[in-house]
Amino acid sequence: MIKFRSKYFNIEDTLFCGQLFRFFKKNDGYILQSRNKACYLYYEGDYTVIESDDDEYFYNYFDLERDYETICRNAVNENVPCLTEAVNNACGLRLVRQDKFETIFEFIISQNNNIPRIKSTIEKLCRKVGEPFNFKGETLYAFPTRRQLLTLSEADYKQMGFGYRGNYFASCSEIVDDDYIRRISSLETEKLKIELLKLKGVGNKVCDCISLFGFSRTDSFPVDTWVEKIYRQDFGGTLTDRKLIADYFTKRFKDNSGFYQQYLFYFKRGK
DNA sequence: GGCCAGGCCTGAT
DNA sequence: ATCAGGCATGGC
Repeated sequence: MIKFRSKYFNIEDTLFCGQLFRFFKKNDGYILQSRNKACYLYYEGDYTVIESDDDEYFYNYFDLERDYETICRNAVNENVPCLTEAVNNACGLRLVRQDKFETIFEFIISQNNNIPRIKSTIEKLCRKVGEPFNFKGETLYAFPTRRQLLTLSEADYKQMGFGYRGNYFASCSEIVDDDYIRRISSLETEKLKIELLKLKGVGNKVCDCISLFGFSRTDSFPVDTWVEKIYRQDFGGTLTDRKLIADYFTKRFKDNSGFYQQYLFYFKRGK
């Protein structure tokens, strides 16, 4: 069990900000899954409690070592009204360190899709071939291993409602294994992205999400439809190419890019 | 019922 | 290098 008190950790903001998809409400808290692990989050008075079978994993997962007070202060010091508002809206949002394998596949599902449907598609996949296990009286299903993904064909994915993304899953599961992950993990961000972009179904935006949420490359600024709106409406931007918009933000915000992006995205999309 | 969603791939210039 | 056009499906 992990128990602490911090203004800079809010369960709802961290879960609902759009970076992760596998969680649900249970009693007064939430069960969250990451690959084949799970934890139960809730408040106890002023304290946040995280119960799991692997404290070390979730301590790292929730990025509890990092000083978010400084990040928030730096964001406010940028003197961008929208960013200040976004930070004040959710200063307890934390960028989690998700499982790399899972993140690659989950964000392939995310493209041109909405969050409720992303969640249900992932859940369907896990129930279909993921390993069941018990946690707090619930039967949960792990995110499939590569071997389990390979038991499914493109047609199987489409039958599960993947749409055209079924093709991407079939292709990527041929390539992405533990060795692949290990190999690209050691690359610097630019080279990492070049590798990820070779995967079918991974374009700039999905690549940036994988880099940020899976590989903790916080000098990434994913630009989707919402962020593009923010760029135009709140930053007065005129570029239309999303790749160039991402370049603009990462040059401006550097290693804080990913944090600021999440505050902004969550604020714009609405709680 | 039409528009949109944490976009990407392909083929034509 | 750039840019339409097409793409599966469900939420709202």
